[in-house]
Amino acid sequence: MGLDDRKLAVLRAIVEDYVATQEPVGSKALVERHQLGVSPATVRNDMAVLEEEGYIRQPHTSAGRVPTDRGYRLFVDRLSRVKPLSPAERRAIERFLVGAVDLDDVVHRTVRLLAQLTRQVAVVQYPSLARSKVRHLELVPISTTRLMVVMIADTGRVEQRLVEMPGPIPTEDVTDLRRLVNEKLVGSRLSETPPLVQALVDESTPRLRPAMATLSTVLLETLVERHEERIALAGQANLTRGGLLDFQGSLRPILEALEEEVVLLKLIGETEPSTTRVLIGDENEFDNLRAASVVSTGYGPGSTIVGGLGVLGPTRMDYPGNIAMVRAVARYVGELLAQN
Amino acid sequence: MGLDDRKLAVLRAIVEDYVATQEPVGSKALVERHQLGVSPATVRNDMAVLEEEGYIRQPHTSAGRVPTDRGYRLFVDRLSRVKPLSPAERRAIERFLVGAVDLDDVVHRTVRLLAQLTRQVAVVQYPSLARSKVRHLELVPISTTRLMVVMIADTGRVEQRLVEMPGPIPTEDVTDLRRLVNEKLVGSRLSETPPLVQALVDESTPRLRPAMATLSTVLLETLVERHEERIALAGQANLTRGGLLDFQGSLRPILEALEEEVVLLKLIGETEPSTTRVLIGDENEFDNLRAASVVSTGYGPGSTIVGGLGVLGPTRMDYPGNIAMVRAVARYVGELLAQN
DNA sequence: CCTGGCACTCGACTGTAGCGAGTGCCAGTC
DNA sequence: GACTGGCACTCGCTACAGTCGAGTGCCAGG
Repeated sequence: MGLDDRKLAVLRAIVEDYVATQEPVGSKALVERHQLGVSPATVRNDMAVLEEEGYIRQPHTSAGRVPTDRGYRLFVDRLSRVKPLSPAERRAIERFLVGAVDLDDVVHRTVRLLAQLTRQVAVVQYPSLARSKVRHLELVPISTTRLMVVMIADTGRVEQRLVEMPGPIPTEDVTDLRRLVNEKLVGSRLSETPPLVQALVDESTPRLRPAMATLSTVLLETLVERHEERIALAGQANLTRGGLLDFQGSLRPILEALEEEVVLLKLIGETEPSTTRVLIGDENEFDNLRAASVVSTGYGPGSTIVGGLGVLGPTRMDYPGNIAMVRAVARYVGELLAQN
Repeated sequence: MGLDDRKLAVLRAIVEDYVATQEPVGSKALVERHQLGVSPATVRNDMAVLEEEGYIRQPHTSAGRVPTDRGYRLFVDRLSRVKPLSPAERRAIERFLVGAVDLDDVVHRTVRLLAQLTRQVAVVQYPSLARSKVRHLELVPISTTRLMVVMIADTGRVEQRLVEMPGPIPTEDVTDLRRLVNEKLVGSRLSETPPLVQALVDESTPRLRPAMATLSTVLLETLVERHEERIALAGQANLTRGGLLDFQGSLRPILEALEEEVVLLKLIGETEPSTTRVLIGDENEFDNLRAASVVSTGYGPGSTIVGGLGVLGPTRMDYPGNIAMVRAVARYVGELLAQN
């Protein structure tokens, strides 16, 4: 598989042209639009090799060539430089963060910004509770037997849940419970709490124990197991860009996938330390998303990562541009979080 | 405009057939499928009248008839009975509410349920803060100059916001502030708070005044003006049902409209006391949604209304069925809220 | 007022033909 | 040995003509 420099240049040119025009690209058009310094016939020979190796394919016998997932992969890995942002884009990113007022606000602005910049579907995961530390736990009596538990995490996330207590709880007990849980849990990572919570129950006075037991169950259940992750989405209308050519005519499977939190989390949540991840076409594990690509990365204050964000679009997308934007946005969001 | 009973029956039959088959319906097919007791020719005459009056139209000269928005309107207002729910649907609604654990949970389950039952896009507005009463306000110190304000409303809604105070605040001050705002505001409707909040500032001791002023600004700003409304959405994949026939081939405008909270709020939020509202085609004010219909209603504990919910789909939708489901779901959600 | 009959319209479908972009291959050239 | 120009070939796309049939409007008669 001798892919010499010119063949790679041809592949790059094919990807770039196809992404730009959305039309299969032929040998003649290629030599006209790129300075390859050879004739169409030569390019055709190169194309034949590229096709044999599975990097491009012909939709029909008499049509031009289109990159395969494998071709995009090679392009992303070896043939493209991350595109520097334009001043306008840079400005847009800077502007979006002024006036962000709390975490919800930051996340919503971020996801809209990302959708607008990349013209793709944008996905932002809220800072993961598992990676957050408890900053404060508040217990608010709602009725004699009901407490509202509010947890504030150091990442700014706030989760609440109603707890039905085994019996009526006097105000002093609430105060005691509040003090105890805060003493024990504040500052610890959510993922490390289970033993701590257990200890809380064990160490409680007999009077508080039943209440503490219920409370601890709910804490573990809600804050560790359930909602846990939360996700914001924007730019779904961008899926209709490019007519019905992308996504082989049906948005259905894509829209379905986007409604599943679990799917989105898998796509953008499982990010290894600070690399930008690119999933092309069927590289991702969901059948519904075989016609889509995902560019994602982690973000967080400083160098830690508390969540993921990214964009989803047709495999025929501007990878260098999108990678640049996803990274830039992640970095800015990280800085913003670090300020709090 | 003499629309005798038979003409109305013909219109009803056209709507029903068209909704079911998605194809223009002709006079012959009509008499075959419905017991109208007259010949196709007669039906044709009736159709001519209906068309003249603007209730139906012909897509092409040689095609059958299709209801117009006006036709659907007449159908909804005078020709249809609300369809009783099937046992399966009833069961689905009942099942969805078991195990709902807090407001977020209720809203999410509701919107998914509604999307699944109606096979349309479902929209649920969180209980409006303007119609909620303050149950508790919590102030949590985040740093020496920062407070997290958490407001819990009687509808279960919890809103929070970070406040940057004018200067460092000692713990005692936080305690005082907390006591003051709670004394003054708990139990009052959010929409009525502005004067109360102002009074709080005026009555503060000089020591607390600057802090209270900042706090009040934020309270008004965040809880009354901004986020205020919140919305959940589900079932967007249902838009692709029925191919590209509905929505004249492009989902674009619809998807765009669905990304605008303001639009959704206008559609389902402005509900008059407990009637079910049906907006057909261009009856709604948004150009993007001229090809869509919306069925919505208010919900709330008992007979009060705290928010709206509804579904959005093609004008060619099963109005009687959707109206029934929207109502049923709203009633169940109301009961659920009343229990808390 | 309803009905059967009839002429008419027009979209959907089919088949044919020509065009042109694009290819693969081959023989010739540097 | 690598590149190139030339050439025959493929095949999707478009235009056009013809047919079919669902559906209509109208009219005369019951």
